[in-house]
Amino acid sequence: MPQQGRRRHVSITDVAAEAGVSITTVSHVLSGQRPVSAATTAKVRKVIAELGYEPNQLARGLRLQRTNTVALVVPDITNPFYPLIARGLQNMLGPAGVQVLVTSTDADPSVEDAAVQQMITRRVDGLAFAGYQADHRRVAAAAEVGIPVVLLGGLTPRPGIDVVSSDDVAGGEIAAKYLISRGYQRIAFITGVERVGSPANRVAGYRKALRDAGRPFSPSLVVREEISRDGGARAMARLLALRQAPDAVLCTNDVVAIGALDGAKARGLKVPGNVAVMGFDDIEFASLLTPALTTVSIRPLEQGEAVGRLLLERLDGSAPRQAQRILFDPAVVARESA
Amino acid sequence: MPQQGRRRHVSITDVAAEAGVSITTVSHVLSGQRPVSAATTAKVRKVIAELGYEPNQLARGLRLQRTNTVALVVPDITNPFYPLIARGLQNMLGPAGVQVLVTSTDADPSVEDAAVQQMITRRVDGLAFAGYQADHRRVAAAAEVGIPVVLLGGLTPRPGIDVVSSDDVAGGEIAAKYLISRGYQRIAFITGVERVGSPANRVAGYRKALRDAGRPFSPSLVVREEISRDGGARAMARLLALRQAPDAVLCTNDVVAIGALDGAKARGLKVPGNVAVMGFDDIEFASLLTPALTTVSIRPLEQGEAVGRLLLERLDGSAPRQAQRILFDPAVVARESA
DNA sequence: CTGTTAGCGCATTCAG
DNA sequence: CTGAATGCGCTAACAG
Repeated sequence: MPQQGRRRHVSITDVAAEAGVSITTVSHVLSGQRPVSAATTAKVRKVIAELGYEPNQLARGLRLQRTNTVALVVPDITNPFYPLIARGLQNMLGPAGVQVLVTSTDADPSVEDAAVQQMITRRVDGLAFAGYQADHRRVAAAAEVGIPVVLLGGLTPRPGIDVVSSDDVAGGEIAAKYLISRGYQRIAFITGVERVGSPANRVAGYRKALRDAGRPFSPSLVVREEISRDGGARAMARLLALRQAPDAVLCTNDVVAIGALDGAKARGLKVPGNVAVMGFDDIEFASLLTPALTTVSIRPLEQGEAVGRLLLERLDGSAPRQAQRILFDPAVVARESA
Repeated sequence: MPQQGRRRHVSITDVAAEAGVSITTVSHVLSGQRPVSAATTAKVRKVIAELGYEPNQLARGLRLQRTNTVALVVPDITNPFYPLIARGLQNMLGPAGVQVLVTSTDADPSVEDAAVQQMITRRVDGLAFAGYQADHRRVAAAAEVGIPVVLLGGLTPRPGIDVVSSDDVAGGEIAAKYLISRGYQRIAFITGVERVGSPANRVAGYRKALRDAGRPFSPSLVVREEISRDGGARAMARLLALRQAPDAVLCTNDVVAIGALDGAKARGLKVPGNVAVMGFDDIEFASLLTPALTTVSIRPLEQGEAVGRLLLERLDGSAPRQAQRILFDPAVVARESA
């Protein structure tokens, strides 16, 4: 009967004692690091099975200086973009036996700091960091202490640190060009408060497209808000209250775009009839909205896999000493909202 | 300049040496477990800061027999239901300094087994397990070895194991009752292949509602498919091919319902005009679909928090020895699709 | 108020 | 082919 279960974990010592061999031998039948006679191997295996021995990865990690664990630090795991990253990561790392420690930070710099610090103390073998903050002393600290770091989303690249991202400047550019080609005249941009990372790069691309098209850039049309559904709604409200309201709104991601849709609906406006709305990310549900969201696809699963690959290379030392930078080409996905 | 960073982690020994005290003293200025003079405290703190010392949680865990880590094993982190669970878990556990190891299993029993086994070897302090498999010997193994386990989603309760779930029988019942009250005659149910857990319980509730209403139960109307968007589409196709097709379809979760919507659309059918569709979970995007999805809300964030609370209680020993079972009342969220 | 020592569980020299 | 001994970094008796 399933007992209270205070049965202690069995250790390698228990196995050795029961099998009448040394712990060294037990260790070696497990690792195959050196030959062990067939007879002892059999006996040891038998005892292991009987006792239900599970090697303690903590002890192993302490000894080997390797935890087979990587950290994934993201703003919000609830944003559908990040579970895909997590999945991609796991796809690459799982087969290698490495597990993923996930933390949401709400993009709060102090929380981000604390999370990264936690991960350092846990001696993770690698760190995938997605954040919006400009100054990541703590991330740098992780890198300095020898933990391979890969930055997700175009944070200002730091020397020696790998980056995986969509090409956000290009993304902002093709998105704006698409809207221009559709005949929209006053194109606004809802972005985050920080002036770095993907959001900033997308704005940069947007400005470039305007410039190339000979359009004026109006600072009042880029509004900075919290990157969330609510933030998108608030930003949209602000834009619609402008004397010269925009006829199209680019949003820094799909979740924000959904908020913008909320905002337009709250004012009784039709999308794209009265205002067009366009997002970034192409989360799975973008196609299911009404109107179906026009957006920019950035292949999150593949990004997650790329992060995993990079981390793996750093772990087994097969990576070039130089930092790598993997950029994914964005593509406009034209649907109904713009 | 940010170096190659092979700088070794500094250990408590380094700090002690540099500060000219014993490691015991360093340990105690950190833990406050015993008084240390103001002078030494100051000196030690200074050295800690200078050297950038970060206590090694691995060593600490080995010594303390506690990792401050819990595992979250779910079918698919990409299903929006689970990130909310993860978030709720973190909400409760983060402040206590415990981190969450997340794994997706695709509901594959062998993957589930491997994941749980991994978690045991990592000596996680707790395990939150959401799966559909009937037989979880491995989960039982975790419990037996003293790891507090909480089952998510009404898997057959096991003696001594906590459960957090929505009340799925009640959920299935109110959903079916709702459809009956709306006048639907032939109500189908798309569920998973396994005959256990939330999906099975929801079907049970559905059958109860039919029985209470004096309706016949038709086995051909419950179709078993993979629980995914594609599975939902396939199941819907099968239902629509029936000689007597249903006029309403209950789906075991919203993702499946979205697939069912896909399936209806593929046949050129209108929802709810030709077939009504109803889901479970009330994922955030349910309200944004067209038609907006009628579904059953089960409060995932709160469930995640409940799991965290339960785990925390087990960790600090404040929990009753008896297993707890927390059921969340489901509620129909009437929208457009049914 | 502080230091010495043992041991958590394991991999790995070094010695047979 | 096998063992004994060491140490990864830390906490907690035990002993001043």
